[in-house]
Amino acid sequence: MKNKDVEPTKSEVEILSVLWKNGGSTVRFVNDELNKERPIKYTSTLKLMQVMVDKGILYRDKSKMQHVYYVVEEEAKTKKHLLDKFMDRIFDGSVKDLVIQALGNKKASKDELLKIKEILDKLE
Amino acid sequence: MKNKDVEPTKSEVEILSVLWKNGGSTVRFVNDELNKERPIKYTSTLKLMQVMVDKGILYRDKSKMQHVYYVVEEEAKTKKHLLDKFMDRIFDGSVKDLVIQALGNKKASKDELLKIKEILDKLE
DNA sequence: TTATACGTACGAATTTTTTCGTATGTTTAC
DNA sequence: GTAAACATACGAAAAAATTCGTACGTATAA
Repeated sequence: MKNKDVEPTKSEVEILSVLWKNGGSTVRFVNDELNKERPIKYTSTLKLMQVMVDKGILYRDKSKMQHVYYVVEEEAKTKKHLLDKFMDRIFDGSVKDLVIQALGNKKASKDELLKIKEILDKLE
Repeated sequence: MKNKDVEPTKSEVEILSVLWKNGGSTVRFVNDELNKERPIKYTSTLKLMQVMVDKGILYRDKSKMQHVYYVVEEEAKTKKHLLDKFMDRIFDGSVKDLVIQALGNKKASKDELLKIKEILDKLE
């Protein structure tokens, strides 16, 4: 079962996040990471990841006893997709509104601001 | 029942979006708006909005037969909160990563880019 | 060899979210 | 006045998402 273009659920995003940061991982590793945030049983994490394989979000290497899971879609592409959806829903698709809100929200470092400026200049 | 700090569900955000754009509205109006996007029965919208009142997300003026619903929290505050959560989940809390992704995503107009630049300058 | 630890498979219970039917009351147009 | 249209109340079905128990297999250390 492969259903593209379906948005990952919240729990699924949590798992993606672990995989984005650490690359291909075992259920054990992912579960340990999740448990730094909140209690969740090993088999729950396992099940989630298996479901994600079904959905085509992850694939896994079953060659070893401990299966290793990888994200299928490129990280940037998934994030872009999620961001677009979010921007549509909350900011009516307005990049400007989103960015301005983001810049106002938390202090970005000088370095970060510079990087953002660079991008801006390139766009013009 | 008032539970602050709980994130609105997806359906709830849809409704918030209508209220943000149009101000205080009746169920009838909101339902019509939602139906421009997808089919949903009047009583479903009604129920959702009633639940949102319970949760303290909306309040309503019951003085007329057609109740009028308003958002409780200031629009900007809610959006900020949602954006923060989203940024944490997807971009590990990095304003820079979010903004850069956003700028790369869709073309913003020259006008919008200028506005963003203004904000940037003020921040420095 | 055997007990303990650790792995996957997977159905199903639980919880959350969404949707709607039915009851019932009010307004409006004739 | 009365039928049709339209309103809210609210329980509960349906759907979606999350959590977990149990069964069972494999590695490992004593």
